Amino acid sequence: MAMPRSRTAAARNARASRSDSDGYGPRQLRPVPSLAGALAAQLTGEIQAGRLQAGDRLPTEHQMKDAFGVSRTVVREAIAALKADGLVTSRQGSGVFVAQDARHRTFRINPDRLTTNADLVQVMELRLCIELEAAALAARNAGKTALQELRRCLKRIADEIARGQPAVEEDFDFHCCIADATGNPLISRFLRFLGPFIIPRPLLRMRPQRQTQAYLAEVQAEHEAIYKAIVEGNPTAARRAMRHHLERGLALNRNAPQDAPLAERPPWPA
Amino acid sequence: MAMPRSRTAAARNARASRSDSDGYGPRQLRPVPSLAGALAAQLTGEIQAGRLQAGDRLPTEHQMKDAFGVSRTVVREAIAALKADGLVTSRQGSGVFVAQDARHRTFRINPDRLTTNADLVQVMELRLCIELEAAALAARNAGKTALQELRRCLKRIADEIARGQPAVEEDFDFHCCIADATGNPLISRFLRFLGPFIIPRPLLRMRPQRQTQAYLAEVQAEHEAIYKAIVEGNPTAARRAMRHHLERGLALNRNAPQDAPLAERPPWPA
DNA sequence: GTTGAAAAGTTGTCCGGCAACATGATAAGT
DNA sequence: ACTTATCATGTTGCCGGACAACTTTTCAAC
Repeated sequence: MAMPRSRTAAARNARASRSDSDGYGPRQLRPVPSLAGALAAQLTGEIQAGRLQAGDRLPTEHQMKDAFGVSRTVVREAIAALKADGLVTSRQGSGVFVAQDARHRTFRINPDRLTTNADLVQVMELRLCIELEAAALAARNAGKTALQELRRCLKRIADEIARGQPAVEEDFDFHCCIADATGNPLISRFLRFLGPFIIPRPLLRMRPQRQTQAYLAEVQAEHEAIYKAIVEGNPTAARRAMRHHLERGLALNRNAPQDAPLAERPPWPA
Repeated sequence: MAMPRSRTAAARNARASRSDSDGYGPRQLRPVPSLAGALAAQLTGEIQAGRLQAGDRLPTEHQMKDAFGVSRTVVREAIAALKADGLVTSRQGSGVFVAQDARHRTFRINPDRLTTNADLVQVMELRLCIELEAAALAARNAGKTALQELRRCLKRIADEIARGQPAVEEDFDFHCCIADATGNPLISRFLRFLGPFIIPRPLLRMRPQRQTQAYLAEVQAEHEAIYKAIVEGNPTAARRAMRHHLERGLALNRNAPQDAPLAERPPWPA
């Protein structure tokens, strides 16, 4: 392995400390952390830990450049990342300042931390919270076009099942349509945000399995029940139907070993 | 006003188009958009609109530099911002690629877009979704220490009210404690994320008002009811108590003019 | 056709410089 | 003494070039 030939000591050390002998293999999965990324992570940590408080001024770019032994370019890219997160705001000629409520500016779920069954249960519980009331709100607020859209979603699921497909994507679309029918775009956005964490991509490419046909039919019946309650404008019934629909999948995962890796989890539940 | 003396045409135009005559006044509130920020916004738009799809490669830094008439530094800072958002990932020697599910990587609420009463109702509805089930889950899962913590929160609120203070912060602490008692850290994090949008900073500095004393006592009684249901391990009762607690404040805002600015909204509701 | 090295292209980092802006100190004027 | 204008200094925003590290393509040798 070739050593870097001409570089400042700090930069060389920063690289050597992470890339000399970590056999990560393919770079796609574990991208090499860059100097800018490392610095951004460190600054983020300082803020999250509260050592830099709201309104505080960060060290100047020159000070950081010297302190970390990197170029000003790297410092600026790191700060650009923090600005994108809303953690800091910069004022030309004055400095960079920690934003108000910097600790909770964005809500993010780290997919890398989502490894065990217990982690998935947490996401599913959060989803359940949203969808229960979403169904109730939809029953209260859904307009004619929203109901038509729901009807269309149900038909698409039925068609897929008839073709022997698991209809994973169409299922989620139905749930998103309910969120849309609440008239609250925030709820729609949040459910779509949670989606990918509950439906990992491998599941989307799952081949149809004959033994799940009965299961899928049962699921579709639950969908119909939810739809019926929404059409009737009955929030309580909608909530109950949605709970019945989601709680069963949740129970499956709650009963499974909590530290089981996600690969061996039960089939798409809902 | 002095004209810039020597600069590339593109950069000069970019500046002139926004800063020549906009009398924003204090820069703290409306920070001047930077070139990097503008480019980042544009690229984000391309991705959100779906014109750049997952897995697609972005133009090279050199191409963007030429296309937008800015320096490579600006391009790199813009990309650094996108990387921080998880919208793209870069591979040295290869290029920058749009991430999977790039459209919903982070959940963020733009405070600037939160201007009317209708906007606030949306956030409150989202909060209600979470807190209903949080109360139910807390009733199911709360341990001894969590219950003690809840008790402590109630006492702190009572003390503040006795001192004639509105106890806004302590109130929210109580709600966060319930979220903590669910044992689901995701729910805790999300409620804390929503907090600042429901409790704007001016409210925290509100002076005590005598006429709200009776109101505060009533609110505290509702808190006690929620606490009682959780202690008894009764999820249904906890949900009902929480709904009663939150729904009233929500009703106040729903009945208020939907396009009313937030300044004239009803007092802290819950 | 396979292999291996060279070449070209791309991102990561460094450097120096200037413009734009903010802030405090200083000097001028009242 | 107080206000106002000016200047010096420090900071961020932007530019351009350079090289290192890495990836992909090309192409020659086998």
